[in-house]
Amino acid sequence: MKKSSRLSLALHALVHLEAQPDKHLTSTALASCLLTNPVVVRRILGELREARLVAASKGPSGGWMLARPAEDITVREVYAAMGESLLVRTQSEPGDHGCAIVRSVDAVMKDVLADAEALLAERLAQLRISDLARQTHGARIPQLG
Amino acid sequence: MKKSSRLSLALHALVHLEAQPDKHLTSTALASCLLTNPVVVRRILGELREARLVAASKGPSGGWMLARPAEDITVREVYAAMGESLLVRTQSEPGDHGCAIVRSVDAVMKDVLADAEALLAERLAQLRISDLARQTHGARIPQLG
DNA sequence: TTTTCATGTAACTTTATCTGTTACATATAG
DNA sequence: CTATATGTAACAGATAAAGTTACATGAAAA
Repeated sequence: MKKSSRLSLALHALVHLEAQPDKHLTSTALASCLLTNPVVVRRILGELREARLVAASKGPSGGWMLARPAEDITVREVYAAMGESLLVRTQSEPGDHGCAIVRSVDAVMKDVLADAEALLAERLAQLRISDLARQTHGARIPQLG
Repeated sequence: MKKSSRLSLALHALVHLEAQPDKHLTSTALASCLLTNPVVVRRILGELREARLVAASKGPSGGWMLARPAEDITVREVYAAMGESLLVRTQSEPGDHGCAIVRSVDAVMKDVLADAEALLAERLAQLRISDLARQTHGARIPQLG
């Protein structure tokens, strides 16, 4: 894991959950699929849980499940739930704003990036977890131990 | 300075250069405008110099100038010159690609982000340094010492 | 030609952010 | 009760960006 691949991890986890709709998958099991740590899985799926995209249950035979059918979960929702921007923030520090040029550059770029993000969101709204899962068909989906 | 605000710094510097078309501005003078370090200015403007957007001259009365009129420099060119992506890379590590799900998620997201980036670039091509400068009119442009 | 002042870079330090890890509280099925 | 899962806090390590220092190089100006 290197870059900010949180969104990628989240999508990956969701597709794994989709692949086994009736099972609860534990953070540990998912972590071994995602080649990361159970705590990292909990952190990421925790955000998705707050957005009601997945549900967690504790105790023996507990774990994670999709809270809704994969057809009803768009990548846009996942993206929003992560509270992450796919667009780099170009804003300067608050302290720099004494300069009028900084303010106008920031303002213009903020507008442009807001537009771009809206377009991107629109595009992501067309993509569903089930689409990602379908994309994997033909390729083998590794079963969990 | 905190975030990856290199593009913001570059645009800010270019607008300062536009504001004083006949003067050479030194890295030190620009650094005090941008509230950063002369070396950082040289690093950033150095990339713009390679893209022929600005020119540098050494020695006394040397410094930086726009290589072309501000009307002929688009933000897209600046963006390209910085070799920076405004879009976050969602790709996983090469090692993770043993899993078919990772590969398909990455592939789909790569396509979506490439489309989004193309749209963004198109939009940035409409924006010129002179537009950013005009945006600052009415607000005072601080003169350099 | 010599001095002065600017860029051009390399190398290192500092800082911010993200991930990995450990530890433990909490809850729940059996 | 006990085993096993999530939920979090707290801290360590890795990475990348920015800040800093130092100095070589080159060009204008005296």
